[in-house]
Amino acid sequence: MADQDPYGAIKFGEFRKYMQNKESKLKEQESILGNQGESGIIPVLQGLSIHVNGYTDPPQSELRRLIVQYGGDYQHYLKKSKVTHIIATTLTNSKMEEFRAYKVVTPNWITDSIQQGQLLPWTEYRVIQNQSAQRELSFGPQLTSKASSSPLQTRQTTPKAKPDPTLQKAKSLSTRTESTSKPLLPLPQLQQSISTPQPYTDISMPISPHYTTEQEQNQLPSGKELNTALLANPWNRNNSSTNPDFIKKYYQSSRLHHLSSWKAELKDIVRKAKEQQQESTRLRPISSKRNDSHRLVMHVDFDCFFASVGIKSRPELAKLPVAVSHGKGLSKNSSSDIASCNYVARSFGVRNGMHVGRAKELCPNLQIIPYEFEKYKEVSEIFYGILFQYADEIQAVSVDEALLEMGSHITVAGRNEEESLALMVRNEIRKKTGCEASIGMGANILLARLATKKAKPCNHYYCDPQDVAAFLSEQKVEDLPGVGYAMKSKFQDMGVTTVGQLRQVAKSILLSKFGPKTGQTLYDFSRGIDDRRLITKQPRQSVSAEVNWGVRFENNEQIEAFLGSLSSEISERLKAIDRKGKSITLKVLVRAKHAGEAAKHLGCGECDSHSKSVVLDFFTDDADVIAKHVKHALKSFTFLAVDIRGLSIQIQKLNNDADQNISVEDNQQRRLKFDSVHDAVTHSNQHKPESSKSKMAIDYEMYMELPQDIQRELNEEHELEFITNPQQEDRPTELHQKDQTPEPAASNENITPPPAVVTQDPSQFLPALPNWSQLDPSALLALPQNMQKQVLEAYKSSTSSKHQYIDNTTTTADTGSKPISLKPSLSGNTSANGDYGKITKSTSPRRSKPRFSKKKNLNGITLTQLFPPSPKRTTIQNVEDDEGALFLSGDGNTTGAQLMVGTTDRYTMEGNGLAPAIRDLNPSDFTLVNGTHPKSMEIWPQLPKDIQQELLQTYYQEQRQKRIQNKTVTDVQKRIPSAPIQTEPILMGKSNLADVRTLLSAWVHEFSSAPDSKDVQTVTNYLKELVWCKDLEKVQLLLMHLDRITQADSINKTTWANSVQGMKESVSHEMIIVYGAPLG
DNA sequence: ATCCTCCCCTAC
DNA sequence: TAAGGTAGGGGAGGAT
Ligand SMILES: Nc1ccn([C@H]2C[C@H](O)[C@@H](COP(=O)(O)OP(=O)(O)OP(=O)(O)O)O2)c(=O)n1
Ligand SMILES: [Mg+2]
Repeated sequence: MADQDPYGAIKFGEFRKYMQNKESKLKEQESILGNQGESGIIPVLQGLSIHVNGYTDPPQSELRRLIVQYGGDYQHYLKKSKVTHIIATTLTNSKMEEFRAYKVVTPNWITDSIQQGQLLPWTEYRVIQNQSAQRELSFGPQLTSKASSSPLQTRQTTPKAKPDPTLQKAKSLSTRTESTSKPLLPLPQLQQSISTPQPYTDISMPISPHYTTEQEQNQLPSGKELNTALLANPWNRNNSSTNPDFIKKYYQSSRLHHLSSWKAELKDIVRKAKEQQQESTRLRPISSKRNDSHRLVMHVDFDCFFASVGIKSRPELAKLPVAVSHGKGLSKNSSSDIASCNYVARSFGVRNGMHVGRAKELCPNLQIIPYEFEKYKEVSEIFYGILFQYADEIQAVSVDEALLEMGSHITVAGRNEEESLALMVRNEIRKKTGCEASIGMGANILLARLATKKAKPCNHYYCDPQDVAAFLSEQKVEDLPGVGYAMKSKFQDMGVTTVGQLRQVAKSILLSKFGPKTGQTLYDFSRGIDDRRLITKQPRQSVSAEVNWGVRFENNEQIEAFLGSLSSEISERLKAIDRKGKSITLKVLVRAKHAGEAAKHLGCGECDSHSKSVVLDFFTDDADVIAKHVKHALKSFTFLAVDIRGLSIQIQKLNNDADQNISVEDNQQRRLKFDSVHDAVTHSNQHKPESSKSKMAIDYEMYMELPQDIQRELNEEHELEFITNPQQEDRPTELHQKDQTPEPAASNENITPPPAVVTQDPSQFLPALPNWSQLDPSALLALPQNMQKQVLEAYKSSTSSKHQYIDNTTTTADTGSKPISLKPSLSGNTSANGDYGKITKSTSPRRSKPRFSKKKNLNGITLTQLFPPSPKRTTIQNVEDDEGALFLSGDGNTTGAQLMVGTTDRYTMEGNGLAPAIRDLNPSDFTLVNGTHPKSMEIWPQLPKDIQQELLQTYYQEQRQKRIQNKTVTDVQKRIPSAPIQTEPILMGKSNLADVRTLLSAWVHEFSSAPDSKDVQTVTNYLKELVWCKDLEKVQLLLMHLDRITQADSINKTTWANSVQGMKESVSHEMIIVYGAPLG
């Protein structure tokens, strides 16, 4: 259209399509639900558009049913422009912030209205901040007093990952944001009208009634104004991304960058040392494999590392409060970060990561000392030198911190050997570095880390296995490693403060609230269980470079230039470690709509994060290649240049040595087959001096479809210019529909196409291809079919079939630049997070949605009408296929089968009251699905979407099962000849620890009154097998697990204790047979 | 179920 | 002024 923002247009179109698809899909489900309702109801909710957030008392699914039934519009997603009301039971601060502009009401508003047959005033049901959120308001003062009274607990405010309490307070009290509480720039509406159109001016806001009465949100800050003002200051300009030397200078001064690169180096050193050591000890049997009974993990960590090193050369400061920072704190409101402060300063409430200004408020006498990066590195080298002498294994955690396996140092238990060992290490560190380190020890990483916290400062602590329970119970949840700000908030919502309380939370709740892995980890941690080994040799999986400070652009050229520099930077980093990658990701931080100038000087402030990745067909470390792809990725976004606050590039899917070989071979093979083409291309360019590559415009999608060696050739021989087919970028005519995310109008600040926009003309592409005559037919034939087609089409397009070519790119582009990248903007997620004022927000855009069991997805649709079921299987067979068929043990005992029927029914009915009979509608029962791709079925196009989906899933599931079956069959076949290889014992098809645990939990839960003796026998046999396989650790862990889960309240403790005891005795007996010693 | 992408989170 | 980087675990939701 008239504007020059085709990129915006395409994005817009996709956005709409995406949401529309989504909506129609979900709406189908609704009409189903709605039709189920009786007639004669009063549509009290007519005209309302309601979104349900989080956990509600009548559960989400029930509310949804009611809303639809009573004429309301249920919104699965929080779509700003549409939603009129949000249902929620509680509101934490972050949600409060996010929902600022909506009517947030309790579920009772719905139920009461329905009951009374009329819509009641929503204001009566307004959700106000909950208690826990209120409490947080007083966090600041508390922090101060608490910290001063108990220095050992200082970790309770972990350095980073905490929002500035004061900031948080301001937000929740007055719904003011960073911008409004610190208005740097006056923003008269006058200027807005003069300046370019405001794409972010919010059209949706007025539609949704305000949560509060204030007007502020109508005057959103303008990115351009903010930026212009900031960059008008030459000081700022010189220190921002507009300066070409910026990146280098920035990284030189960034403590976090130093920290990260040091860590990478250390991990590398440790890895290499280990490799060498393994080399030299190859002949010796490796004994220290997995003997957890004597495991001793030591966690060593310098006290206030940067500060200690700095104080060493400034002894006069030792007794004063000291902090390391760039800012000298001259200006009284310095937003400079404190990297590290000594314990004197901490007694005032000062913390690592805090801004100097705030710290000075707490401690006016705070002494600021500068960074001395070289010194930190020197001390660190000495430190690791010491560790290498003691440790069986080392995991580098940081410059000043490491985890060690020290089991070999302990000969006899109970002789305090741990303490003297720690003392020895600490003394040596003190002597050789002049700094204090603290040490924590325990039987696993978790306990060691917790012990360090308890030990600090300047001490050590051994968490004796006997004391674990008591020691753990008193810990605060946020002291658990991995629990940071976000999880702490979640716990706060749940009313969980201590690890002891956490232990009382049912595992099912943890799993559903935190996900399978995290839930299990939390469950284990609260019991002192931590199976993780030290990570000592894991190779690097990604390399990235990011800058989220000082990023202020005026136009697109600056962005592209900056991405160029960043690409070079990352290319150098890749080369330095001699690795290449094939996945490139661009991440862009964009100023949140309502955010003004960042709290931190030149910081990114509150941002939305957007990323886009591309997977290449080849490995690369080439700066130009990387730059081209990230620049292209950038164009798939539509941000204003002035709103960009951070940029980063990540390279993933790195080659390891094996890959490199494979890929080289792979390439060579292909190259051989493609020799003639290759030669032709290279040859034709040989006349030209290397330096002046010919320019070539090429459609990006087209390029991506080319074989990898051709891509490489093109990159090496030409200066590529990616273009995009303008036809596919056309702005949809529905543009003016107002409920869409506002699009940037054309303006200088827009990410506009590259200066040289080349219209789609295949002839422009042709010069890159060899002449027809040079194309070796055998080479062409050697290519996979789809590539053949592409090559041929590339040639064809020069003459007749331009059409085809365009069509082709259009479709690939459609799927290639998916609307996924838009999610952040449409979810409208915006909230503060992280530490003192930084932040890329993160109110999770993904609310917990109803999780449908597979069967539930059928939602009452009568599949039978479409497909008469094949001869029905027996119930038991049917059930056998189910995941839940835990204890249908090999001998086919009936108790197991009974149990399973029950379980399945419940599973099926979960939450939606579907009749058990629906089990029989499991699509896998329909022969039509068997082996046939659903899409190849004639009836396919006529099926409702969710049925299609269902069939697809079933199909893929079947395929997978076949694959697995084939595999096991062949595996077995292979294995049989090679006789006596011990296979891993399996319990109901599961072998890994977590799975078996889950099985056991399900078992115990299912038979809470008493176990079936056959099941006990099955489990016992399994444990015995483990004993034979020398997997004693697993035996131990599983028995502990059984101990734990049979002590739950819902369990009949007597019968179960007996059974478990019996199992233990059997295992012990087996131990004596196998090893001559009983269970420890 | 498993894989992939786009996040979020955590730690130093 | 100020230098809010980064690797890796993991979850949600979609595609296959
Ligand atoms: N937000 C943070 C946290 C840490 N660091 C740097 C400075 C620290 O000295 C070093 C080590 O981090 P620690 O978490 O170990 O903190 P300290 O060593 O300073 O204190 P302590 O370990 O005694 O709690 O990392 C930083 O720059 N910024
Ligand atoms: Mg430390």
